[in-house]
Amino acid sequence: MPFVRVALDVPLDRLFDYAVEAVTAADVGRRVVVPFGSRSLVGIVMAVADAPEDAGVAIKPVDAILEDMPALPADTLALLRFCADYYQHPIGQVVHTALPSRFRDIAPFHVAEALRYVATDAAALAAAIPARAVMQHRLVAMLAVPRSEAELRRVSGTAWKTVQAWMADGSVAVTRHEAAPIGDIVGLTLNADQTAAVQSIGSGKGFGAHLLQGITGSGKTEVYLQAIAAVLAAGKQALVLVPEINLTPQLEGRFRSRFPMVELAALHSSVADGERAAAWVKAARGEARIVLGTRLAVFTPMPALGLVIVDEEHDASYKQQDGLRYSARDMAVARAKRADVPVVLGSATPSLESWHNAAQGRYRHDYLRLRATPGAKPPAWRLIGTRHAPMTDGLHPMTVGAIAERLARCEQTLIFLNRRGYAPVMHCSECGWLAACTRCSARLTVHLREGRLRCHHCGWEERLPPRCPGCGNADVKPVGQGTQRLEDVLAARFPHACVMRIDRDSTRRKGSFEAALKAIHDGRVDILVGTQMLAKGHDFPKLTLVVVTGADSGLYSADYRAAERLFAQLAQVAGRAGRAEHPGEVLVQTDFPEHPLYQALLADDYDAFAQRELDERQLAGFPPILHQAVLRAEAAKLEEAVTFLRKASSLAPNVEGVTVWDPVPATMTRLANRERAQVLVQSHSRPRLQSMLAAWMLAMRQERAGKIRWSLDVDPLEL
DNA sequence: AGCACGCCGACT
DNA sequence: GTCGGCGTGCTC
Repeated sequence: MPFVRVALDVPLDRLFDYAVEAVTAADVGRRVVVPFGSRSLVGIVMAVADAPEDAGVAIKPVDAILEDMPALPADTLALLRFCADYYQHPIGQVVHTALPSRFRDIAPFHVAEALRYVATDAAALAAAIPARAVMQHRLVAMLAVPRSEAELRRVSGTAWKTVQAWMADGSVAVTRHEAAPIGDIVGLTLNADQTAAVQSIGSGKGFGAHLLQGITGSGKTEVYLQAIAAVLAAGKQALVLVPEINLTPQLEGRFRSRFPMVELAALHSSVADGERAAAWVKAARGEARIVLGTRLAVFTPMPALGLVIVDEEHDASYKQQDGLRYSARDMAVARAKRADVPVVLGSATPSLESWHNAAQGRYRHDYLRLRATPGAKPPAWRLIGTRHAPMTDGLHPMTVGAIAERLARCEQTLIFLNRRGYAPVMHCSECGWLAACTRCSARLTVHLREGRLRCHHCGWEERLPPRCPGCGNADVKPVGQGTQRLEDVLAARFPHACVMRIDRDSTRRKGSFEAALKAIHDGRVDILVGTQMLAKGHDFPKLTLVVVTGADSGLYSADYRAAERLFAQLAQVAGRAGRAEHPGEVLVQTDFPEHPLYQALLADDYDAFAQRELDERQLAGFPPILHQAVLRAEAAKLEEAVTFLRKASSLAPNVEGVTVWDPVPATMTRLANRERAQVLVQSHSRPRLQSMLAAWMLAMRQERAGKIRWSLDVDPLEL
């Protein structure tokens, strides 16, 4: 009797063998229902075998092999295996995270196959129709190539009935899905940089990684669209990854209108479960020719994959921060390599990892230095030194003046402050008391309007104390500035202006963000105060001034990636200022106007900044010069976590060239009443690090952790 | 991760 | 006498 090796959603890094009556290689990648202990689980067949792996265990039979969805193809299974090995995560859990959640449900799932209709002899059919039957002639013209039912129905109300009649007499035949011709694609005219980029991507025979570096307005999307058009014309599929922001529907719209004849599968968070599963199935069957989605879409089976695109590749949302801590960007590159197709990583401010890869010649560096719209000017940056300046309520007189100018011209201003709430600290000047969260190692943020103190890390809330809980002094004051306070300050300063605040607090209600965007578009808002929510994507035609304040904390942060993130954020928010007809201006209020980061922004020179950062990381020994992994542990008391990590470290194999550091408390030691510590492992050699981690995790899984929760993070974004 | 099995405290 | 607390161990 044959056996199947099944991946199950359990935290055990192995497969489970089951007996089955009859099985073929075609069942690999299929869903199966199997008994597991006392329960019944859905698993994925990873392999078929003649004998069980372990002769010593009693093998149970499979309950059912489900044939409701396309089996996961071999290349997808191989990618998942690679992912499991790379991130040291149990294979069963990797397989199950990669599937649309709908497939974890035992209930069968069915997606009708896309049927196409085509005339057996279009000329003969046309000849048989009276000349005055205009609709019928139009229908026959369409039927020269295979068409979907939906397309045909669009011709007229009776079109479908006509087609059915023709099918009955054999004039029209039904076929299974076939790659339909993509039709005439009219793209925009490309400038020299864009043309070079499209050619560079297209000329790549087989795998090639391209770092497409171009500022906002340089026309990256148009490069994507034309590279995709070439891939579609060759009958292949394109995979497009986007960050997890609510901008995806806009981009989706642009793709759909450019390729109206092509089926596009959208796989992002605003797509419901069932729809998501259906999109997945269509991609796996090759019916959907473009897959556009967030992180998880990188695992979508695509039999005719021809191109992979990762938009805004530097975006942190590509790295999953719990469970399987994978980087979709890195998996995209790995996938493209395995499929032997080009991959494009696009960004105005590439991650230092990708930039370094390009500098080393592993990626091809394609620059878009020209503006896609002729005549459009980049925003003008101005640094405003605040150190000895006569500031009022956190605003420099020049800033106030610049805002007043915009108000006089009926233009909009955006004030960017990446700190929500009224003030970040509540302080007693008498005894020095600070409002702290009892569950986290963090200060409580003042939310004055609601009269509450809130922890932005764990969600804890309490009433704003009328007097100091330490000494009873009534003079407790909010210190520092958040978006709420800035909103108040501006409203007082410009009483006739409409000031609107946009952050997670002001847009909590469903649809309120969209409503706010509309108000801005309609010109009903003069001054916008907002966090990074406003930094991405949205175009506001009347916005000509961006003011940045409170950004200095990113300059001298303990987190070595803070500067990289700050640069990206500021470059992004600056992109909101100005359109073709109104050149934009960006004012940065800073104590350190001479800082190289600001100077690089001013000079529009990301490469200078990246090179400098890279040199620093070389000196300090940080990624991407070397590679890291972090073992994190959390327990009720810090000491328990540290003790556990000490024991874990003792299990770590001694591998030449791999350093295991001592356990240290995490940056946020206490979070939601749990105390956390970590062990950093690093090496200049990725293979050595990999083999060390594999041996280490094998040893770790023999031990039992007790009440300690632990996880391994390979290529961590934050320490 | 579930879930069962197992061995000690306050209840109808 | 038993309901149930969660420690320990197993899952093809």
